[in-house]
Amino acid sequence: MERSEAAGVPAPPWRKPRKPAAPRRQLSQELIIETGLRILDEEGLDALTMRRVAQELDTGPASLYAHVANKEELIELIYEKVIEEVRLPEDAGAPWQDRLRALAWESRRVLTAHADIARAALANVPTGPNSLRLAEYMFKLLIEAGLTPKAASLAMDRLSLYIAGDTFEGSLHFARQRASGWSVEEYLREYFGQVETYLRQLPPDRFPTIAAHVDDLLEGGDEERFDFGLDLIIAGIEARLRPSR
Amino acid sequence: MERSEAAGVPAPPWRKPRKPAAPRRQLSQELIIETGLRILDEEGLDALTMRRVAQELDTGPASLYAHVANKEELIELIYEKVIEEVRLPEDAGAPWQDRLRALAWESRRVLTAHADIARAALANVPTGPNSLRLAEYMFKLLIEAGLTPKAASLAMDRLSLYIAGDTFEGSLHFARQRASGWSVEEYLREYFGQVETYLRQLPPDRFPTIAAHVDDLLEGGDEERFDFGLDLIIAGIEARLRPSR
DNA sequence: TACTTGACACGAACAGCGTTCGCTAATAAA
DNA sequence: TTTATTAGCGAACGCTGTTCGTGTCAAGTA
Repeated sequence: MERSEAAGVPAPPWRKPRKPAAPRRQLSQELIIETGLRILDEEGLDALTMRRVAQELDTGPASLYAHVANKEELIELIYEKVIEEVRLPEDAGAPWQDRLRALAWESRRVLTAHADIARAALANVPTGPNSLRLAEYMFKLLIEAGLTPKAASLAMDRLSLYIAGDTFEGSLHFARQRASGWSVEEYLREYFGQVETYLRQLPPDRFPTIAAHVDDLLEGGDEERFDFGLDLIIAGIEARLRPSR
Repeated sequence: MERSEAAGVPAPPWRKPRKPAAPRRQLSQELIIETGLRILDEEGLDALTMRRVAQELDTGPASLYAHVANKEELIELIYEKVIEEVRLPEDAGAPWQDRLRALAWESRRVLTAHADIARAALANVPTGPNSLRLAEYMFKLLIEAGLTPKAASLAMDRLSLYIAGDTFEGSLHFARQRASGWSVEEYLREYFGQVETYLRQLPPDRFPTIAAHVDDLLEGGDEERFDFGLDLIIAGIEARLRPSR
Protein backbone atom coordinates (compact mmCIF):
# COMPACT_ATOMS: atom_id res chain seq x y z
CA MET A 1 0.00 0.00 0.00
CA GLU A 2 3.03 2.22 -0.08
CA ARG A 3 2.23 2.77 -3.68
CA SER A 4 0.28 5.87 -2.72
CA GLU A 5 3.65 7.47 -2.26
CA ALA A 6 4.42 6.98 -5.90
CA ALA A 7 1.22 8.79 -6.72
CA GLY A 8 2.66 12.06 -5.46
CA VAL A 9 1.54 12.05 -1.87
CA PRO A 10 4.62 12.44 0.34
CA ALA A 11 4.99 10.04 3.19
CA PRO A 12 4.16 11.49 6.58
CA PRO A 13 7.38 12.75 8.15
CA TRP A 14 6.82 10.90 11.38
CA ARG A 15 6.93 7.63 9.55
CA LYS A 16 10.53 6.69 9.41
CA PRO A 17 11.89 6.61 5.93
CA ARG A 18 12.71 3.17 4.67
CA LYS A 19 16.28 2.14 4.87
CA PRO A 20 18.08 4.28 2.28
CA ALA A 21 19.51 1.37 0.37
CA ALA A 22 19.13 -2.05 1.83
CA PRO A 23 21.77 -4.09 0.04
CA ARG A 24 20.86 -7.14 2.08
CA ARG A 25 24.13 -8.32 3.46
CA GLN A 26 25.19 -11.78 2.46
CA LEU A 27 25.87 -13.45 5.74
CA SER A 28 26.96 -17.05 5.81
CA GLN A 29 28.43 -19.48 8.28
CA GLU A 30 31.67 -19.48 6.35
CA LEU A 31 31.93 -15.73 6.56
CA ILE A 32 31.16 -15.72 10.27
CA ILE A 33 33.81 -18.35 10.94
CA GLU A 34 36.43 -16.46 8.96
CA THR A 35 35.62 -13.25 10.76
CA GLY A 36 35.73 -14.96 14.12
CA LEU A 37 39.08 -16.52 13.30
CA ARG A 38 40.47 -13.16 12.32
CA ILE A 39 39.37 -11.58 15.58
CA LEU A 40 40.80 -14.53 17.48
CA ASP A 41 44.17 -14.15 15.80
CA GLU A 42 44.34 -10.42 16.21
CA GLU A 43 42.82 -9.91 19.63
CA GLY A 44 42.59 -13.25 21.37
CA LEU A 45 39.80 -15.50 22.51
CA ASP A 46 38.52 -13.10 25.13
CA ALA A 47 37.78 -10.53 22.46
CA LEU A 48 35.83 -13.06 20.45
CA THR A 49 32.28 -12.12 21.39
CA MET A 50 29.15 -12.43 19.33
CA ARG A 51 28.82 -8.67 19.41
CA ARG A 52 32.36 -8.20 18.19
CA VAL A 53 31.87 -10.57 15.27
CA ALA A 54 28.59 -8.92 14.36
CA GLN A 55 30.16 -5.48 14.54
CA GLU A 56 32.88 -6.59 12.18
CA LEU A 57 30.17 -7.62 9.73
CA ASP A 58 28.26 -4.37 10.18
CA THR A 59 25.27 -5.94 11.80
CA GLY A 60 23.82 -6.88 15.17
CA PRO A 61 24.50 -9.99 17.21
CA ALA A 62 21.06 -11.43 16.53
CA SER A 63 21.92 -11.90 12.89
CA LEU A 64 24.55 -14.49 13.67
CA TYR A 65 22.15 -16.92 15.23
CA ALA A 66 20.62 -17.78 11.90
CA HIS A 67 23.90 -19.42 10.91
CA VAL A 68 25.34 -20.57 14.19
CA ALA A 69 23.54 -22.19 17.09
CA ASN A 70 25.47 -20.34 19.80
CA LYS A 71 28.89 -19.14 20.76
CA GLU A 72 30.10 -22.56 21.77
CA GLU A 73 29.33 -23.93 18.35
CA LEU A 74 31.04 -20.99 16.70
CA ILE A 75 34.20 -21.65 18.65
CA GLU A 76 34.09 -25.31 17.75
CA LEU A 77 33.73 -24.41 14.11
CA ILE A 78 36.66 -22.04 14.33
CA TYR A 79 38.66 -24.76 16.03
CA GLU A 80 37.90 -27.18 13.22
CA LYS A 81 38.99 -24.56 10.74
CA VAL A 82 42.28 -24.16 12.56
CA ILE A 83 42.90 -27.89 12.75
CA GLU A 84 42.58 -28.00 9.01
CA GLU A 85 45.99 -26.37 8.83
CA VAL A 86 47.77 -29.29 10.43
CA ARG A 87 49.79 -31.10 7.81
CA LEU A 88 50.30 -34.80 8.42
CA PRO A 89 53.88 -36.05 8.23
CA GLU A 90 54.27 -37.78 4.92
CA ASP A 91 57.32 -39.91 5.42
CA ALA A 92 55.57 -43.20 6.03
CA GLY A 93 58.87 -45.06 6.01
CA ALA A 94 60.33 -43.26 9.00
CA PRO A 95 60.35 -44.82 12.46
CA TRP A 96 57.08 -44.34 14.27
CA GLN A 97 58.77 -42.33 16.99
CA ASP A 98 59.87 -39.71 14.51
CA ARG A 99 56.48 -39.54 12.85
CA LEU A 100 54.71 -39.24 16.17
CA ARG A 101 57.07 -36.53 17.28
CA ALA A 102 56.57 -34.64 14.05
CA LEU A 103 52.81 -34.85 14.35
CA ALA A 104 52.87 -33.60 17.91
CA TRP A 105 55.09 -30.66 17.06
CA GLU A 106 53.03 -29.77 14.02
CA SER A 107 49.83 -29.81 16.06
CA ARG A 108 51.43 -27.65 18.66
CA ARG A 109 52.69 -25.26 16.05
CA VAL A 110 49.28 -24.74 14.51
CA LEU A 111 47.47 -24.35 17.81
CA THR A 112 50.07 -21.93 19.10
CA ALA A 113 49.86 -19.91 15.90
CA HIS A 114 46.24 -19.07 16.61
CA ALA A 115 46.34 -17.28 19.91
CA ASP A 116 44.48 -19.07 22.65
CA ILE A 117 42.26 -21.32 20.56
CA ALA A 118 43.84 -24.16 22.54
CA ARG A 119 41.34 -23.38 25.25
CA ALA A 120 38.73 -24.80 22.91
CA ALA A 121 40.88 -27.79 22.06
CA LEU A 122 40.78 -28.94 25.64
CA ALA A 123 37.23 -27.92 26.36
CA ASN A 124 35.66 -29.95 23.58
CA VAL A 125 35.87 -33.51 22.51
CA PRO A 126 36.72 -32.79 18.91
CA THR A 127 34.50 -34.69 16.54
CA GLY A 128 34.79 -32.74 13.32
CA PRO A 129 36.24 -34.20 10.14
CA ASN A 130 39.57 -32.47 10.55
CA SER A 131 40.03 -33.77 14.07
CA LEU A 132 39.21 -37.24 12.82
CA ARG A 133 41.83 -36.90 10.14
CA LEU A 134 44.46 -36.44 12.83
CA ALA A 135 43.01 -39.20 14.96
CA GLU A 136 43.03 -41.69 12.08
CA TYR A 137 46.65 -40.91 11.34
CA MET A 138 47.81 -41.16 14.93
CA PHE A 139 45.80 -44.27 15.67
CA LYS A 140 47.11 -46.08 12.64
CA LEU A 141 50.64 -45.06 13.48
CA LEU A 142 50.39 -46.43 17.00
CA ILE A 143 48.98 -49.74 15.83
CA GLU A 144 51.70 -50.06 13.21
CA ALA A 145 54.19 -49.40 15.97
CA GLY A 146 52.99 -52.58 17.58
CA LEU A 147 50.50 -51.53 20.22
CA THR A 148 47.29 -53.46 20.62
CA PRO A 149 44.23 -51.53 19.41
CA LYS A 150 43.15 -51.00 22.98
CA ALA A 151 46.54 -49.65 24.02
CA ALA A 152 46.74 -47.55 20.89
CA SER A 153 43.36 -46.07 21.70
CA LEU A 154 44.45 -45.13 25.19
CA ALA A 155 47.81 -43.82 24.03
CA MET A 156 46.16 -41.64 21.43
CA ASP A 157 43.80 -40.25 24.02
CA ARG A 158 46.61 -39.41 26.42
CA LEU A 159 48.82 -37.94 23.73
CA SER A 160 46.01 -35.71 22.51
CA LEU A 161 45.38 -34.61 26.05
CA TYR A 162 49.04 -33.82 26.46
CA ILE A 163 49.23 -31.69 23.34
CA ALA A 164 46.02 -29.85 24.14
CA GLY A 165 47.01 -29.36 27.77
CA ASP A 166 50.42 -28.00 26.94
CA THR A 167 49.17 -25.54 24.35
CA PHE A 168 46.37 -24.53 26.64
CA GLU A 169 48.81 -23.73 29.40
CA GLY A 170 50.87 -21.75 26.95
CA SER A 171 47.83 -19.85 25.79
CA LEU A 172 47.22 -18.62 29.31
CA HIS A 173 50.53 -16.85 29.37
CA PHE A 174 49.69 -15.52 25.97
CA ALA A 175 46.37 -14.14 27.18
CA ARG A 176 47.95 -12.57 30.23
CA GLN A 177 50.72 -10.99 28.27
CA ARG A 178 48.12 -9.51 25.98
CA ALA A 179 46.00 -8.30 28.86
CA SER A 180 48.99 -6.76 30.62
CA GLY A 181 49.66 -4.53 27.65
CA TRP A 182 53.33 -5.25 27.77
CA SER A 183 55.54 -6.69 25.10
CA VAL A 184 56.39 -10.37 25.21
CA GLU A 185 59.87 -9.66 26.48
CA GLU A 186 58.69 -7.28 29.18
CA TYR A 187 56.03 -9.70 30.29
CA LEU A 188 58.37 -12.68 30.46
CA ARG A 189 61.03 -10.73 32.30
CA GLU A 190 58.47 -9.43 34.75
CA TYR A 191 56.81 -12.78 35.27
CA PHE A 192 59.92 -14.88 35.70
CA GLY A 193 61.41 -12.18 37.82
CA GLN A 194 58.50 -12.34 40.20
CA VAL A 195 58.54 -16.12 40.35
CA GLU A 196 62.27 -16.12 40.96
CA THR A 197 61.98 -13.59 43.75
CA TYR A 198 59.19 -15.60 45.28
CA LEU A 199 61.05 -18.89 45.12
CA ARG A 200 64.25 -17.43 46.50
CA GLN A 201 62.58 -16.10 49.60
CA LEU A 202 60.99 -19.40 50.53
CA PRO A 203 62.02 -20.78 53.93
CA PRO A 204 64.62 -23.46 53.18
CA ASP A 205 63.63 -25.48 56.22
CA ARG A 206 60.14 -26.06 54.91
CA PHE A 207 61.00 -26.36 51.24
CA PRO A 208 64.59 -27.59 51.19
CA THR A 209 64.57 -29.27 47.81
CA ILE A 210 62.92 -26.40 46.01
CA ALA A 211 65.12 -23.82 47.70
CA ALA A 212 68.23 -25.75 46.74
CA HIS A 213 67.37 -25.88 43.05
CA VAL A 214 65.69 -22.63 42.14
CA ASP A 215 67.89 -22.27 39.09
CA ASP A 216 66.88 -25.63 37.71
CA LEU A 217 63.23 -24.88 38.31
CA LEU A 218 63.39 -21.68 36.33
CA GLU A 219 65.50 -22.90 33.50
CA GLY A 220 63.32 -24.75 31.02
CA GLY A 221 61.60 -22.88 28.22
CA ASP A 222 58.25 -23.74 26.72
CA GLU A 223 59.59 -25.82 23.89
CA GLU A 224 62.10 -27.68 26.00
CA ARG A 225 59.35 -28.63 28.41
CA PHE A 226 57.08 -29.81 25.64
CA ASP A 227 59.86 -31.88 24.19
CA PHE A 228 60.69 -33.43 27.52
CA GLY A 229 57.12 -34.53 28.09
CA LEU A 230 56.88 -35.88 24.59
CA ASP A 231 60.02 -37.90 25.22
CA LEU A 232 58.56 -39.30 28.40
CA ILE A 233 55.42 -40.46 26.66
CA ILE A 234 57.23 -41.94 23.69
CA ALA A 235 59.64 -43.75 25.96
CA GLY A 236 56.65 -44.99 27.90
CA ILE A 237 55.13 -46.39 24.73
CA GLU A 238 58.41 -48.04 23.81
CA ALA A 239 58.48 -49.68 27.20
CA ARG A 240 55.10 -51.23 26.43
CA LEU A 241 56.47 -52.70 23.24
CA ARG A 242 59.33 -54.53 24.86
CA PRO A 243 58.79 -58.29 25.03
CA SER A 244 59.32 -58.30 28.78
CA ARG A 245 55.76 -57.16 29.42
CA MET B 1 20.78 11.78 68.62
CA GLU B 2 18.32 8.99 68.22
CA ARG B 3 17.99 9.04 71.92
CA SER B 4 15.00 11.34 71.56
CA GLU B 5 13.11 8.30 70.42
CA ALA B 6 13.61 6.71 73.77
CA ALA B 7 12.07 9.78 75.36
CA GLY B 8 8.68 8.85 73.93
CA VAL B 9 8.64 10.84 70.70
CA PRO B 10 8.00 8.48 67.80
CA ALA B 11 10.26 8.76 64.84
CA PRO B 12 8.72 10.48 61.83
CA PRO B 13 7.28 7.81 59.59
CA TRP B 14 9.09 9.05 56.51
CA ARG B 15 12.36 8.45 58.15
CA LYS B 16 13.19 4.88 57.42
CA PRO B 17 13.41 2.83 60.54
CA ARG B 18 16.86 1.78 61.42
CA LYS B 19 17.84 -1.66 60.37
CA PRO B 20 15.80 -3.92 62.65
CA ALA B 21 18.87 -5.40 64.22
CA ALA B 22 22.13 -4.45 62.69
CA PRO B 23 24.46 -7.11 63.98
CA ARG B 24 27.15 -5.90 61.64
CA ARG B 25 27.93 -9.02 59.72
CA GLN B 26 31.37 -10.29 60.32
CA LEU B 27 32.67 -10.79 56.84
CA SER B 28 36.11 -12.20 56.43
CA GLN B 29 38.18 -13.71 53.68
CA GLU B 30 37.96 -17.06 55.40
CA LEU B 31 34.18 -16.93 55.46
CA ILE B 32 34.00 -15.90 51.84
CA ILE B 33 36.28 -18.73 50.77
CA GLU B 34 34.28 -21.29 52.71
CA THR B 35 31.05 -20.05 51.24
CA GLY B 36 32.50 -20.09 47.75
CA LEU B 37 33.76 -23.62 48.23
CA ARG B 38 30.34 -24.76 49.37
CA ILE B 39 28.68 -23.26 46.32
CA LEU B 40 31.32 -24.84 44.10
CA ASP B 41 30.72 -28.26 45.59
CA GLU B 42 26.97 -28.05 45.44
CA GLU B 43 26.38 -26.24 42.19
CA GLY B 44 29.59 -26.22 40.20
CA LEU B 45 32.04 -23.58 39.09
CA ASP B 46 29.60 -21.88 36.75
CA ALA B 47 27.31 -21.09 39.65
CA LEU B 48 30.16 -19.52 41.58
CA THR B 49 29.52 -15.84 40.96
CA MET B 50 30.28 -12.92 43.19
CA ARG B 51 26.58 -12.22 43.47
CA ARG B 52 25.84 -15.80 44.47
CA VAL B 53 28.47 -15.75 47.19
CA ALA B 54 27.23 -12.41 48.46
CA GLN B 55 23.65 -13.60 48.45
CA GLU B 56 24.63 -16.58 50.54
CA LEU B 57 26.11 -14.18 53.06
CA ASP B 58 23.05 -11.91 53.00
CA THR B 59 24.83 -8.98 51.46
CA GLY B 60 25.65 -7.39 48.14
CA PRO B 61 28.51 -8.23 45.82
CA ALA B 62 30.36 -5.02 46.63
CA SER B 63 30.99 -6.18 50.16
CA LEU B 64 33.22 -8.98 49.01
CA TYR B 65 35.76 -6.71 47.41
CA ALA B 66 37.03 -5.53 50.75
CA HIS B 67 38.39 -9.01 51.40
CA VAL B 68 39.13 -10.31 47.94
CA ALA B 69 40.72 -8.46 45.05
CA ASN B 70 38.52 -9.99 42.36
CA LYS B 71 36.90 -13.20 41.28
CA GLU B 72 40.09 -14.65 39.93
CA GLU B 73 41.77 -14.29 43.27
CA LEU B 74 38.79 -15.81 45.02
CA ILE B 75 38.98 -18.88 42.82
CA GLU B 76 42.70 -19.18 43.45
CA LEU B 77 42.08 -19.00 47.18
CA ILE B 78 39.42 -21.67 46.94
CA TYR B 79 41.80 -23.78 44.92
CA GLU B 80 44.46 -23.47 47.57
CA LYS B 81 41.92 -24.47 50.18
CA VAL B 82 41.06 -27.57 48.18
CA ILE B 83 44.69 -28.52 47.69
CA GLU B 84 45.08 -28.47 51.43
CA GLU B 85 43.13 -31.71 51.50
CA VAL B 86 45.75 -33.63 49.58
CA ARG B 87 47.52 -36.00 51.94
CA LEU B 88 51.08 -36.81 51.04
CA PRO B 89 51.98 -40.50 50.89
CA GLU B 90 53.88 -41.29 54.06
CA ASP B 91 55.63 -44.49 53.22
CA ALA B 92 59.03 -43.01 52.51
CA GLY B 93 60.55 -46.47 52.18
CA ALA B 94 58.44 -47.54 49.24
CA PRO B 95 59.77 -47.46 45.69
CA TRP B 96 59.50 -44.03 44.12
CA GLN B 97 57.17 -45.34 41.44
CA ASP B 98 54.60 -46.36 44.02
CA ARG B 99 54.89 -43.09 45.89
CA LEU B 100 54.56 -41.07 42.73
CA ARG B 101 51.56 -43.06 41.65
CA ALA B 102 49.94 -42.63 45.05
CA LEU B 103 50.49 -38.88 44.96
CA ALA B 104 49.02 -38.58 41.50
CA TRP B 105 45.94 -40.56 42.42
CA GLU B 106 45.47 -38.66 45.64
CA SER B 107 45.69 -35.33 43.81
CA ARG B 108 43.22 -36.54 41.27
CA ARG B 109 40.88 -37.76 43.95
CA VAL B 110 40.80 -34.42 45.75
CA LEU B 111 40.38 -32.36 42.61
CA THR B 112 37.64 -34.61 41.33
CA ALA B 113 35.87 -34.45 44.67
CA HIS B 114 35.35 -30.72 44.28
CA ALA B 115 33.31 -30.42 41.13
CA ASP B 116 35.10 -28.55 38.39
CA ILE B 117 37.69 -26.69 40.42
CA ALA B 118 40.21 -28.41 38.15
CA ARG B 119 39.51 -25.67 35.67
CA ALA B 120 41.35 -23.38 38.06
CA ALA B 121 44.15 -25.87 38.54
CA LEU B 122 45.08 -25.59 34.91
CA ALA B 123 44.36 -21.93 34.49
CA ASN B 124 46.71 -20.74 37.21
CA VAL B 125 50.30 -21.36 38.00
CA PRO B 126 49.77 -22.38 41.58
CA THR B 127 52.03 -20.53 43.94
CA GLY B 128 50.28 -20.88 47.28
CA PRO B 129 51.79 -22.68 50.25
CA ASN B 130 49.72 -25.80 49.75
CA SER B 131 50.73 -26.13 46.14
CA LEU B 132 54.33 -25.71 47.16
CA ARG B 133 53.91 -28.48 49.69
CA LEU B 134 53.02 -30.85 46.88
CA ALA B 135 55.76 -29.53 44.67
CA GLU B 136 58.40 -29.99 47.35
CA TYR B 137 57.32 -33.56 47.92
CA MET B 138 57.23 -34.48 44.26
CA PHE B 139 60.46 -32.73 43.43
CA LYS B 140 62.33 -34.41 46.24
CA LEU B 141 60.90 -37.76 45.25
CA LEU B 142 62.07 -37.40 41.68
CA ILE B 143 65.56 -36.41 42.70
CA GLU B 144 65.78 -39.31 45.10
CA ALA B 145 64.70 -41.53 42.25
CA GLY B 146 67.89 -40.53 40.50
CA LEU B 147 66.92 -37.78 38.11
CA THR B 148 69.13 -34.75 37.76
CA PRO B 149 67.60 -31.61 39.29
CA LYS B 150 66.96 -30.24 35.85
CA ALA B 151 65.20 -33.40 34.69
CA ALA B 152 63.30 -33.63 37.96
CA SER B 153 62.12 -30.08 37.46
CA LEU B 154 60.85 -30.82 33.99
CA ALA B 155 59.29 -34.11 35.01
CA MET B 156 57.46 -32.44 37.87
CA ASP B 157 56.16 -29.80 35.54
CA ARG B 158 54.88 -32.34 33.03
CA LEU B 159 53.37 -34.57 35.67
CA SER B 160 51.52 -31.66 37.22
CA LEU B 161 50.26 -30.68 33.82
CA TYR B 162 49.09 -34.21 33.22
CA ILE B 163 47.15 -34.41 36.46
CA ALA B 164 45.59 -31.00 36.00
CA GLY B 165 44.78 -31.66 32.37
CA ASP B 166 43.13 -34.97 33.07
CA THR B 167 40.99 -33.69 35.90
CA PHE B 168 40.12 -30.64 33.87
CA GLU B 169 38.89 -32.79 31.03
CA GLY B 170 36.88 -34.82 33.48
CA SER B 171 35.38 -31.70 34.98
CA LEU B 172 33.99 -30.73 31.60
CA HIS B 173 31.90 -33.84 31.43
CA PHE B 174 30.87 -33.14 34.97
CA ALA B 175 29.75 -29.64 34.08
CA ARG B 176 27.86 -30.82 31.05
CA GLN B 177 26.13 -33.56 32.91
CA ARG B 178 25.05 -31.02 35.47
CA ALA B 179 23.87 -28.60 32.83
CA SER B 180 21.96 -31.29 30.99
CA GLY B 181 19.85 -31.97 34.05
CA TRP B 182 20.18 -35.69 33.63
CA SER B 183 21.56 -38.22 36.02
CA VAL B 184 25.13 -39.39 35.61
CA GLU B 185 24.01 -42.69 34.15
CA GLU B 186 21.59 -41.09 31.73
CA TYR B 187 24.19 -38.60 30.63
CA LEU B 188 26.91 -41.19 30.08
CA ARG B 189 24.59 -43.52 28.22
CA GLU B 190 23.38 -40.68 26.03
CA TYR B 191 26.86 -39.30 25.40
CA PHE B 192 28.60 -42.56 24.62
CA GLY B 193 25.63 -43.64 22.61
CA GLN B 194 25.95 -40.60 20.42
CA VAL B 195 29.68 -41.00 20.00
CA GLU B 196 29.28 -44.64 19.14
CA THR B 197 26.61 -43.91 16.56
CA TYR B 198 28.80 -41.23 15.08
CA LEU B 199 31.89 -43.41 14.90
CA ARG B 200 30.02 -46.35 13.41
CA GLN B 201 28.69 -44.35 10.53
CA LEU B 202 32.07 -43.02 9.48
CA PRO B 203 33.12 -43.95 5.94
CA PRO B 204 35.58 -46.83 6.32
CA ASP B 205 37.50 -45.85 3.23
CA ARG B 206 38.51 -42.52 4.72
CA PHE B 207 38.95 -43.66 8.30
CA PRO B 208 39.79 -47.35 8.03
CA THR B 209 41.67 -47.73 11.30
CA ILE B 210 39.09 -45.93 13.40
CA ALA B 211 36.22 -47.76 11.73
CA ALA B 212 37.89 -51.10 12.35
CA HIS B 213 38.33 -50.49 16.08
CA VAL B 214 35.34 -48.58 17.31
CA ASP B 215 34.92 -50.94 20.24
CA ASP B 216 38.46 -50.35 21.44
CA LEU B 217 38.05 -46.62 21.13
CA LEU B 218 34.97 -46.60 23.31
CA GLU B 219 36.15 -49.02 25.92
CA GLY B 220 38.35 -47.18 28.39
CA GLY B 221 36.85 -45.51 31.42
CA ASP B 222 38.14 -42.36 33.07
CA GLU B 223 40.24 -44.10 35.67
CA GLU B 224 41.71 -46.61 33.28
CA ARG B 225 42.78 -43.81 30.99
CA PHE B 226 44.34 -41.86 33.81
CA ASP B 227 46.21 -44.93 34.95
CA PHE B 228 47.45 -45.65 31.46
CA GLY B 229 48.87 -42.17 31.05
CA LEU B 230 50.47 -42.31 34.45
CA ASP B 231 52.11 -45.59 33.47
CA LEU B 232 53.44 -44.04 30.31
CA ILE B 233 55.02 -41.16 32.16
CA ILE B 234 56.51 -43.30 34.90
CA ALA B 235 57.91 -45.74 32.37
CA GLY B 236 59.32 -42.75 30.54
CA ILE B 237 61.07 -41.58 33.69
CA GLU B 238 62.44 -45.07 34.28
CA ALA B 239 63.86 -45.07 30.79
CA ARG B 240 65.77 -41.91 31.65
CA LEU B 241 67.30 -43.62 34.63
CA ARG B 242 68.72 -46.52 32.73
CA PRO B 243 72.50 -46.35 32.32
CA SER B 244 72.23 -46.63 28.55
CA ARG B 245 71.43 -42.96 28.20
C1' DT C 1 31.79 10.94 78.79
C1' DA C 2 31.85 13.34 74.18
C1' DC C 3 33.97 13.54 69.94
C1' DT C 4 36.82 12.23 66.03
C1' DT C 5 38.51 9.01 62.98
C1' DG C 6 39.10 5.15 60.11
C1' DA C 7 37.60 0.97 58.27
C1' DC C 8 34.23 -1.85 56.75
C1' DA C 9 29.45 -2.62 54.63
C1' DC C 10 26.75 -2.09 50.82
C1' DG C 11 22.88 0.10 47.51
C1' DA C 12 23.09 1.62 43.16
C1' DA C 13 24.92 1.89 39.01
C1' DC C 14 27.98 0.90 34.76
C1' DA C 15 29.45 -1.46 30.90
C1' DG C 16 29.52 -5.62 28.85
C1' DC C 17 27.99 -10.39 27.90
C1' DG C 18 24.94 -14.37 25.32
C1' DT C 19 20.62 -14.97 23.78
C1' DT C 20 15.53 -14.29 22.35
C1' DC C 21 11.46 -11.98 20.50
C1' DG C 22 9.06 -10.20 16.91
C1' DC C 23 8.95 -7.07 13.13
C1' DT C 24 10.86 -5.78 8.35
C1' DA C 25 12.00 -6.66 3.89
C1' DA C 26 13.89 -9.34 0.23
C1' DT C 27 13.57 -13.45 -2.18
C1' DA C 28 11.39 -17.79 -4.08
C1' DA C 29 7.27 -20.12 -5.28
C1' DA C 30 2.73 -20.39 -7.01
C1' DT D 1 0.87 -10.67 -9.40
C1' DT D 2 0.16 -12.57 -5.21
C1' DT D 3 1.68 -15.32 -1.45
C1' DA D 4 4.84 -17.88 1.61
C1' DT D 5 9.19 -18.29 3.43
C1' DT D 6 13.10 -16.77 5.59
C1' DA D 7 17.33 -14.02 6.57
C1' DG D 8 18.35 -9.73 8.81
C1' DC D 9 18.24 -7.15 12.78
C1' DG D 10 16.64 -3.38 16.60
C1' DA D 11 15.44 -3.80 21.05
C1' DA D 12 15.21 -5.92 25.08
C1' DC D 13 16.07 -9.48 29.02
C1' DG D 14 18.65 -11.26 32.53
C1' DC D 15 22.98 -12.11 33.72
C1' DT D 16 28.00 -11.02 34.75
C1' DG D 17 32.33 -8.56 37.34
C1' DT D 18 33.46 -4.41 39.19
C1' DT D 19 33.42 0.60 41.05
C1' DC D 20 31.68 4.76 43.37
C1' DG D 21 29.94 7.14 47.00
C1' DT D 22 27.56 6.99 51.01
C1' DG D 23 26.32 5.15 55.33
C1' DT D 24 27.36 3.21 59.81
C1' DC D 25 29.54 1.10 63.38
C1' DA D 26 33.66 0.43 66.64
C1' DA D 27 37.70 1.86 68.56
C1' DG D 28 40.79 5.60 69.96
C1' DT D 29 41.45 10.19 71.82
C1' DA D 30 40.66 14.26 74.57
